Order: sequence, then structure tokens, then C-alpha cells
Amino acid sequence: MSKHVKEMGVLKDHLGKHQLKFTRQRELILDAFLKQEHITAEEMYHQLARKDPHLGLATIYRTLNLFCEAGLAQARHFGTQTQYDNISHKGHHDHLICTGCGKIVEFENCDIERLQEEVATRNGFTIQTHRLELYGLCSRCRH
Amino acid sequence: MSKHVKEMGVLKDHLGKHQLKFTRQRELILDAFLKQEHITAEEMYHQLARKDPHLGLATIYRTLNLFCEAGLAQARHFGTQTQYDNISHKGHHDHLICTGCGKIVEFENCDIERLQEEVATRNGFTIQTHRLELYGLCSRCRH
DNA sequence: CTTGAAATTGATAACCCGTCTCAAAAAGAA
DNA sequence: TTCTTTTTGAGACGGGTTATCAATTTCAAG
Ligand SMILES: [Mn+2]
Ligand SMILES: [Mn+2]
Ligand SMILES: [Zn+2]
Ligand SMILES: [Zn+2]
Repeated sequence: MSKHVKEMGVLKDHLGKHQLKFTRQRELILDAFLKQEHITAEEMYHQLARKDPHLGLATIYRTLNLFCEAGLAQARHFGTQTQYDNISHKGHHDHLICTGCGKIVEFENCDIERLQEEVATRNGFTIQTHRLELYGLCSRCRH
Repeated sequence: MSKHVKEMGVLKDHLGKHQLKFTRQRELILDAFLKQEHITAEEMYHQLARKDPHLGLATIYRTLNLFCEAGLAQARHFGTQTQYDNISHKGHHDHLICTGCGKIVEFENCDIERLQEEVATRNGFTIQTHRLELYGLCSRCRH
């Protein structure tokens, strides 16, 4: 019946392995989160206020951070806020961000990834993660 | 006698063009800043506390932001803090960051830059700036 | 179905980092 | 030196996130 069966499974796996419990709040927040590409805790707080007016902001932060540990989300510090990126049904990706309207486009480019590896190797590093953001104007905002 | 003659000139130019004044604090902070590759306001505050115990933290923030406007520095939001990157005698560059010891290596790669342009064009974007950070372990931290 | 230990929640205080405020001090043109 | 403008330093303030803690919920065991 419920959507997001697979991701709910990923969450329950993680909970089981860390003696954490499955709660109404965690289910509710996961359902809402999976409908988004990127969202902040505050945005989610207001969005869920209709369904459950008593859901606390701290719970949202805690739960989004839990999703990161479970591999469903990825936190990106973006300006002053933290964006939680839904990575459950996509692999790694980077972002194009319009400085005019805030639009975010996701992309993947293996050539860039390969060159990053080369740079790292040349400097004796082993890459664990990376972050690539391109800021500019989208076609609409350029007029 | 004093080092950093060229950069002091860049600062004075900027001050002149914006009816700002040359102060003892600005000179002191620029001298300290140019000895670093990257530094936070807080670090600089403690470092300068010996030379001038009355120098205020707000003044450091204001001055480092001024350096950004003058093209001597570039702010990078890094985790929870802001790093000020000394770009006075280098052009644009990106960073390799060791998650073990915090070491930062600067690099430049035109192939990556060119591919970034391609990605942007393909999506109808015009790039203004970008940010590329590679996180991993340096040779020493990998054992 | 109970029971009870352990985890979770929600309200809100605390925190961190950076900016704002404002009276006193300094800069610098005349 | 004079006088206007800018700058400074101390601390208050603000936004975003985490910590605290008593009350509630989960869930495994009986
Ligand atoms: Mn994304
Ligand atoms: Mn640098
Ligand atoms: Zn746009
Ligand atoms: Zn290292």
C-alpha cells in the first residue's frame, strides 16, 4: 500500500543494526523526505506541521541526520543552512545552482570524477568524498 | 622595509576608490593575513592578541571581508566556519583536504575547469563561480 | 496481553559563528 | 589645528543547529 517500501526497508535495516526503534515520527518524516530532491529541516518542519502539529524541530534534525547515517540522505552545507539531499534512488551527483532563482540541477560527469582521482593520486591523496558546485545563471535568469 | 608592499598597494588603491581610511588595524591584519594560506577570523584573533590585545574580533571580521572586496582574499564556508583564502599572489584554485590531519593542498586543473563549462553549457547555465573540494586521506594519514 | 528496560520525543535552553549597534577614538583633508 | 567622516571595540543580537531532560513510546521478554 505505502510507497517507499524499499527505502523504509533500508531504514529498518539500519535501525535494527544499531538498536534504534521504528517510530511514527521516523516513518512520517521519511515519507515526506522521499518526495523531495533537496530540503532543509526548517522547510520540512513547516510542511509537516499540517500532518502533525506537535512534531518538534529537533526531531526533524535528529531524523534527517539519522537518514544520512543510513545512506538515504546527504547533508550539504549551503550558505547559512543545511540542505538534505535525497540520494536514495540515485547515486552520487553534483549540482548546478542558479544564483538568480535558486534552481538546482543535478548532474553526473565521469570524466570530471576521473580527473579528480588523478589530481588526488598525483598529490598522494585517497579521495573519500568530494563536493562540486557550479554557481551561475540559468537560461531563464540570463534573460 | 616592510614586506607585502605590493599587496599593501592593492589595499590602499581599494581604500582610495571607496573613501575608506588606512588604519593601524588594517595594516596589522593584512600583514598577518599574508603570512597564511588560509585562516579563520578566530585563529587570526588569537594570533594577533599578542601584538595588540585590544584588537576586537568584529574588526577582524570586518577587515577580512574588506580584503575579499579588494580581491586579496576569498571566503570559503568550510563546515561550520569561514576560511579566508589568501589569493593575493595566486589565481583561482581548488582544494584537496585531508580528513585525518586537516592538511590542505591547493591545485589547479584546466581540464576539470573546461569540463565544468561543458556541463554548464549543456544545461543552459552560465557559470559565475564554482567550488570544488576533494576530501580524503593524505599519504601520511593513510599510514 | 502485561511488564519494564531502553530509546525517543518535544519544549526550550544553550551554543556557535558572524553581524549589528553605538559611543568613543582615529584618520586625514583643508 | 580644526572638523567631518570613518573606524573601532565591546557587547548585544540573530539564525541555525545541538544539548538537556522529564514524559512518552517502543518492543522484547514473560
Ligand atoms: Mn541532489
Ligand atoms: Mn587556497
Ligand atoms: Zn535561474
Ligand atoms: Zn593527513
